[in-house]
Order: sequence, then structure tokens, then C-alpha cells
Amino acid sequence: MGTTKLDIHNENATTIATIAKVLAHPARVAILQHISSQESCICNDLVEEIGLAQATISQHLKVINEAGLLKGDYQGKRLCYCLNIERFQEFQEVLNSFFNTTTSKCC
Amino acid sequence: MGTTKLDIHNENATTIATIAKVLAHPARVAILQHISSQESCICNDLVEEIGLAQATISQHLKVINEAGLLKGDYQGKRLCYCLNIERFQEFQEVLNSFFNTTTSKCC
DNA sequence: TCGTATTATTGCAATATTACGATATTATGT
DNA sequence: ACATAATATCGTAATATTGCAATAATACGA
Repeated sequence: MGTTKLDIHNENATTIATIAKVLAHPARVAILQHISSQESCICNDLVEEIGLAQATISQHLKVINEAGLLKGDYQGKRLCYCLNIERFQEFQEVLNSFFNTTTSKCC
Repeated sequence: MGTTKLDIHNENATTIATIAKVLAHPARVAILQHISSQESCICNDLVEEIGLAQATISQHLKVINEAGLLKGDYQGKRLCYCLNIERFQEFQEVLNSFFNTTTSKCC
């Protein structure tokens, strides 16, 4: 008991849920916004900006990265994560497709 | 430890995360899709459709309802939940606003 | 190569979520 | 009011997520 029954749901619903899950934590949303606002992203800045421990930020970044939302590159001594805007737009399209095909014919 | 530090994040990020959280489970996405596809929604149908126990469906419905996504109304003997399309579109707008203001200037 | 600075990983603790059976509640028809 | 059908809530168990300190790994400059 307690395990999410991913297998019983249709692929579309699972895809949408997976995407939404990445955005389902304010720290990750804030990280994405911060990355977006910078020319380059330095984790240490994030620690100050978001107000969580370095280890926690690193974990959230991992989730974001595993979702394909980061393009990693090194800049000088510091690791630079950048937003994978193509993948990000893909997220937007999937969600918009869900919103646009979900209507109300009742009440 | 372990508690989500909601308070430290900006209101915007928290709003987006809260909305995303509702969609972050395939059962809830599937429920929304099913409600959308029907003229009326009966929980018992959902149990068959989604493949989860009645109690579990009821719990997910509660989450969806507390997010303001349902307009409840009774139809005969059976409780009829309908999609609150205005609120649903609000969700879409909030997420789109996030997507549209999050860009990439790096890499 | 060595020291330093930065990021990732590990280990652990606490809270949150998910799921379901059992039970309570509620609405409807008789 | 009573029986029935449908939905909500409670209690419990299991998994998932979040968070951080400590530690490991990595990149860079001297």
C-alpha cells in the first residue's frame, strides 16, 4: 500500500503528472526563475537566493536536471547550469494541450 | 527537518507549486480528464475508470475540490462533480505566465 | 601536484503523500 | 422513518519527498 500506482494510468496522464511534479515545489520553481533571470547560474548564488542548504539546492537541481530542463556547461571555475528552453517549452506545450482538451460540458 | 519550507519562497513560486501539485499525480489528471469527458461525474464510475479504491478516489477528489477545480451539484441520487472551468483556466494562465516569463539568456 | 573553492553524494530524520479496508455520513425512494 | 445506495472520513501502513550535516568528488589556480 501507499505506492503510487503509476502503471494503471494512461501514458498521457502520467506524462502530465511527471511534468507537474517538477514544478510542484516552490524551491524548484524559484530555482528555475532564478536561472532564467541570470546570464549564468551558480549554485552558491542559489543557496543565498532560495535560502536552503547547499545540499538541498543540489538535490532540487538534480530533479530539474533529470527532467531535462538543464543544459550544463562549465564557465571558469564554477559550474553553470542553464535552462534548456526547448525542453521547457515542451513542458508548456504538454500542459497547454492538457488544459485545452479538458473542458466542461456539465453544470 | 523534512518539512517543506514554504514560507521562505516568494508568493509567486508558491502559487505555481501549489497549482502544479494538484496535477502532479496521474490519478488526479485522469480524474480531471474523465470529468471533462462526461456530461456528469459519478464517483463510482471513476472507481472503475481509474482503477483505485473508492476511498482513494474520494481523497483525490478532495484535493481537486480544495484547489477550487470542482463545482459540486447533485443530480438525482448521485453526487455530481463538475469541472470549474473558470478556475481551471486560471490555473492555465498562472502556469503560462510562469512559462512565458521564464526564458534563457545563457548557453 | 597541492590547496582551495564549489558541487555532488551519503546517511539520517521528519513530514507528506498515497492507498485501502472499515466505518460513518448523506441523499433518495418507498 | 427506514432501507438502500453513494460518498466521505478514519485509522493504519507503506512509500516518497524534503531537508541538512558531514563527507566525497571535482575543477581550477598557484
